[in-house]
Amino acid sequence: MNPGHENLHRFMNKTVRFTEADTGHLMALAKVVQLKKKEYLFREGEYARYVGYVNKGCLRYFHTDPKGEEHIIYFAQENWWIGDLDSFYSRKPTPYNLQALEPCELFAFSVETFDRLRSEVPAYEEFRKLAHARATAARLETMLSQRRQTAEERYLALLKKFPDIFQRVPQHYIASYLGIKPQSLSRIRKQLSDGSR
Amino acid sequence: MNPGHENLHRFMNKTVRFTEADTGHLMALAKVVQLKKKEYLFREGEYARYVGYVNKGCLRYFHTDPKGEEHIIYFAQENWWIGDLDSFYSRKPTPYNLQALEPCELFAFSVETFDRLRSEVPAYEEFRKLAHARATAARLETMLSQRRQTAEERYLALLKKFPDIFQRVPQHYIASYLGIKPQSLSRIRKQLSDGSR
DNA sequence: CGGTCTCTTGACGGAGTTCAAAGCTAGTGG
DNA sequence: CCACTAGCTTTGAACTCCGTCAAGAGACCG
Repeated sequence: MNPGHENLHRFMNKTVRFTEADTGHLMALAKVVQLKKKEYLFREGEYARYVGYVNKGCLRYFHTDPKGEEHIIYFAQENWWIGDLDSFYSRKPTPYNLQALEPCELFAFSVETFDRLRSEVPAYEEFRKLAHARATAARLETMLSQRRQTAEERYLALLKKFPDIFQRVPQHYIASYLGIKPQSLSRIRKQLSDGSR
Repeated sequence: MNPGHENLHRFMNKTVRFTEADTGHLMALAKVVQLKKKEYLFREGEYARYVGYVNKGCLRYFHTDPKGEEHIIYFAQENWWIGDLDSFYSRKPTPYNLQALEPCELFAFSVETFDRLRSEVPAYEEFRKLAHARATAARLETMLSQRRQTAEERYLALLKKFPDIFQRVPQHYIASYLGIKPQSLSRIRKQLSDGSR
């Protein structure tokens, strides 16, 4: 297997029993997509025609509100599954944007290939079920952390969980992800560095 | 069909093509659960053994944070599906509580019956896929509304979307759902009634 | 090298919290 | 059926966190 396939295989195997043949099937149906920096897999108003696995690179998933403010929901890195399932399955326009922050390589799947996978690779259906449940749980967890933690606590938690994000992503995007303004993040960082000195 | 079955049938048919026989299958596997006011379907730390459809009554789904504060994530009413899928499928303890606010009647399903449904009622698998996608989208929507709207805007939106909730649920629970303290909700209400007079 | 995008810093303001107390309501048991 | 209590709601005052407006410094790219 080439390195990309191997990553995917290892990743799938963490959740369900997945044979190399299963991974072969999956990759046979995948469309390999290269995104340049700042390119979009989809933008709000479009149909999210693909769901994808991130083999290389880093992206942001975000929404633009009526006042024109961007809200970053998550950063996707290697070994993440990305997309808007609601738009994908229901074939309705997505309100979200998925943009590359670096050159990216994705393995993309259309609804049609997804449905073929269901019959051809039963383990995949099982994976999907578990992955969806986990995704919903993760989204809930994020929502709750916004309620009960201060911005500083959320910043420190992010620093702990994804330390590499800070090397890959400009600071004002981090602020947007944390749900605060860039100025506030700057102040929080200053206060933390003052305090530790 | 009895009235409960008919509600369920109508509800399923809104999302996917669902025959009366399908509904029959579903109900044959359901366990009818009655909850008294203040009783729990599950509490944090337990395994969420059931997923359920609310036939009658009203419940709250909430989390208790390390500081002992309760955060209500949603109120479930008639025709809602409820449960913690992550705990349910992955058989790990749930961090959430599901409590009846009134006497309730649920149609409950265990993981085992769920897996039987998959082979016996293909339309159900399709429903589940779509329902999960919508649930995730709804959770995201809630999270974003917390970021970009003030508490007053969220209050007014709730009033518009679920006017009956205010008759069924004490005000401090509404506050918890909105992500604010009861005092703040009281003040918001006062200001709105002063302004409109 | 110039322009745009990003980060920092300061002063002020507003939304919501905290602490505290008092009034109200509904459920319970005698 | 009334009295009592526990829980719910309201109100006030002080405070905190973060947003807004504004300006300047630094970094990156063509």
